[in-house]
Amino acid sequence: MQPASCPPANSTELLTRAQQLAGFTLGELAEMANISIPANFQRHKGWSGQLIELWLGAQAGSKPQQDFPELGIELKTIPIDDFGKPLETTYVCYAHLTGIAGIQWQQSNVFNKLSRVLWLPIQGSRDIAPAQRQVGSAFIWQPSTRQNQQLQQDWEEIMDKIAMGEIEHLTARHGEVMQLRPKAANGQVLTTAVGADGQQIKTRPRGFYLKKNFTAAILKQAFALPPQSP
DNA sequence: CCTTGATCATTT
DNA sequence: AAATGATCAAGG
Repeated sequence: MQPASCPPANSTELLTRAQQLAGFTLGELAEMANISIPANFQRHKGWSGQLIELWLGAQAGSKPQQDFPELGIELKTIPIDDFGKPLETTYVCYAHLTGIAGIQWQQSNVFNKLSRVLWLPIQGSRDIAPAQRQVGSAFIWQPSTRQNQQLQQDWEEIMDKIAMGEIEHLTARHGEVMQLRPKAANGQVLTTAVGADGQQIKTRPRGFYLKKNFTAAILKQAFALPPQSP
């Protein structure tokens, strides 16, 4: 068993590849891929995601698009506890803070990224060493009508405040299922945004994140037992 | 600096 | 304990 050498041809192949990783530990997958394993993630926060990208044949990179553009599918690993509940929020994409007037939800990066997602749960409790963390069962998700509405509502509220020059009043407390939070290498990084009087200001870069309540519902739905036949 | 991969660490 | 705000690494 070894990492994929090319991108999957279709979504079925992608899902099959992902599901074949179930039950392996990150340490086993790293060893088979000839990659060194960090003792912790303090300085390797994106390690799991990049390891899985390698295994699934994602054309690695930091391009602002889906991981599998031909399939229209985004890959997200998600750390879960012993009860299958998410341990962290889920990063969606970078948030542009200027030139956003007139952008519609259906044309947004968030909508595009979340239109189809391959979720891969991975044990994430800090008392389990990275090498020992087990990969769970992957599944492909598309937002339901209601989930799309929840996302759209949060997105529109947040984007409206950004456009109105209220970025400095926007906190992670805004949004029911999705929030805006800092996203940068450190607090010294600054980008341009719109100020209260429409002038240009400098502020910390931000990104969109899915809150745990939202991803917990996705996981619950995916792993709910189907109705039993009598 | 922008954007990806996220988790860490401090505050509530 | 949970949530918010801050941070680490790498490619472009």
